[in-house]
Amino acid sequence: MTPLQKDPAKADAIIRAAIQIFARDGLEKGKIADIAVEAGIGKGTVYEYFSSKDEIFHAITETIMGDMIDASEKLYSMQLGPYDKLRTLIRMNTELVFEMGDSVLIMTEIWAQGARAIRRGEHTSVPLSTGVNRIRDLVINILKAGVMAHEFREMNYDGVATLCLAFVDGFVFQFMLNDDKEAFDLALIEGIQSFMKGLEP
Amino acid sequence: MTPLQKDPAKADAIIRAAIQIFARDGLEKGKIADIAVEAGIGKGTVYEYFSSKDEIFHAITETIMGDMIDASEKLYSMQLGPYDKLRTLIRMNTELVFEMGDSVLIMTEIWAQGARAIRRGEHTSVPLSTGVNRIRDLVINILKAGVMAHEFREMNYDGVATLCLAFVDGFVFQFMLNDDKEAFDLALIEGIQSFMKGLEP
DNA sequence: CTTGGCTGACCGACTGTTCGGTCATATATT
DNA sequence: AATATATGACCGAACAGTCGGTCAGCCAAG
Repeated sequence: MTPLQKDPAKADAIIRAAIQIFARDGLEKGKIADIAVEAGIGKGTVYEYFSSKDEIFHAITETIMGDMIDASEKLYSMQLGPYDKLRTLIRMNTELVFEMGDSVLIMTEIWAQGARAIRRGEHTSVPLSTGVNRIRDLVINILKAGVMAHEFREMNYDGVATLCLAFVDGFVFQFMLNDDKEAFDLALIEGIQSFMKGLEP
Repeated sequence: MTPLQKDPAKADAIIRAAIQIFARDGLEKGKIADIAVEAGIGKGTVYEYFSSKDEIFHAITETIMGDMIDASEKLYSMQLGPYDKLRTLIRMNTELVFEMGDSVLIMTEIWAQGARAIRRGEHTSVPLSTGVNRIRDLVINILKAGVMAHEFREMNYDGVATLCLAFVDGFVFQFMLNDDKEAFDLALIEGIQSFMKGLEP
C-alpha cells in the first residue's frame, strides 16, 4: 500500500516469491515463512515491506492486473482494424492468462474473495473490478468502431463485451484442469474463429 | 465417502449448512463450529457423518456437480433438434450456475483446489474433472448430430465444446462481481445469440 | 558511535479433531 | 405393564498443532 522507501527490488522479490508460494499452496495455506525463504530473506523482513498478508494479496492483484491492462492498452493503441484488433486482444489476453500458469490459481481465489467482499457490501477495495472494467471499456470501444466500419453486425455492446471477457476467463478455466498446451492452442484457434464469426454482419 | 447409515437427512443438513458457511467465509476460513451451529447440531456430531473437512468439500462438490449433470442429461434425452438442444443446454446451465448464487464461490475455490491437486500429480480424486467431462461429452454429441443434420457448420469438436463450457463458466465469472440479474439476462441473450451464430453453416 | 535494515525466536490466538461421557430409545425380561 | 439392560447417536470441553505478527537485539555502513 504505502510507497516503500527501502529497496524496491526487495519488495518485488517478495511479490514474486509470494506468487510462487500462494499458487502452490493456496491463499490461506500459503505461509509467510515460506515466502520469506523463497525470497531469500528473513520472515521479519517481509513485514518491513508489507504490513500484513492481506496487503500482499492486494499487491499481487495489482501486479497481475497491471500487466494485463498494460498489454491491452498497448494493443488498443496500435494501428489495426477493429476486427483484427479484437481478435488479437482476445487471443493475447487468453494466452497471457494461460501463461501466467500458476498465478491463475491465485487470481481465481482473489476473484472469489472480491465477490465475497462485494456481497458483504464492501464495494470499495476490489481493485479487480476497476481492472476488469478498464479492459471492458477497451472492448466496447473496439466493438463500436467495428460496427461503425461495418466490420461487425449491430449488437448489444454490453452483452458482447461480457461474452468477450467471459471467453478469456472461461477458456483458461477449462484448461486449469488440463494444461495440455497443444489442445489449448487448437481449441483457442477454433474458439476465436467461432467467436468472431458470431460478430460478422 | 462411506454411505452413512444413521440419519441421511442429517448428513444433508450438514451439507446445506456447510455450503452456507463456506460460501460466506471461504473454504479455509469457514469453521466446522459454525457449520454445526447452522445445522443445529453439536460440533462432534459433524464428525459422525464426515470424517474430515476435506470430506465435506468432496461431498459438496458431488452434490453440486450431480445437480448440473442430472439437468444436462435430462435435457439431452429430450426430443429436440441439435440447434435448440445446444442453445437450451447452454442457457440452462448458465442460469443454473448463476442461480446457485453463493455456491458459485465454493465451486470457484474447489476448482482451484482441483487444479492444484492435478499439478501435484494427483490426477485421481478430482471429481470435478469427471463431472465436467460428462457434460463435455454430451455437448460433443449434440455438435456432431448438428453437423450431421446440417444445422451447424463443420468444426473442430473439441475446440467448440471447450468454447461452449467456457461460455458457461466465463459468463458466470463475469457476474460474480456484479450480480445485477437484469444485466445478466440481457447479456445472456446477446451472448447466446452471438455464440449460436458462430456455429451456423 | 549511531543508524536502521534485517533477523528469527517467541507469543498468543485460532481451529480441526478427538474422546469420554450423557441420554433417548429399543429390546429383553419378569 | 413395568422394569432392567443395551445401544449408539450426540455432544462439547480439551488437546495439539499451526501460523500471522512482534520485538529485542545483531550487524554493516557511514
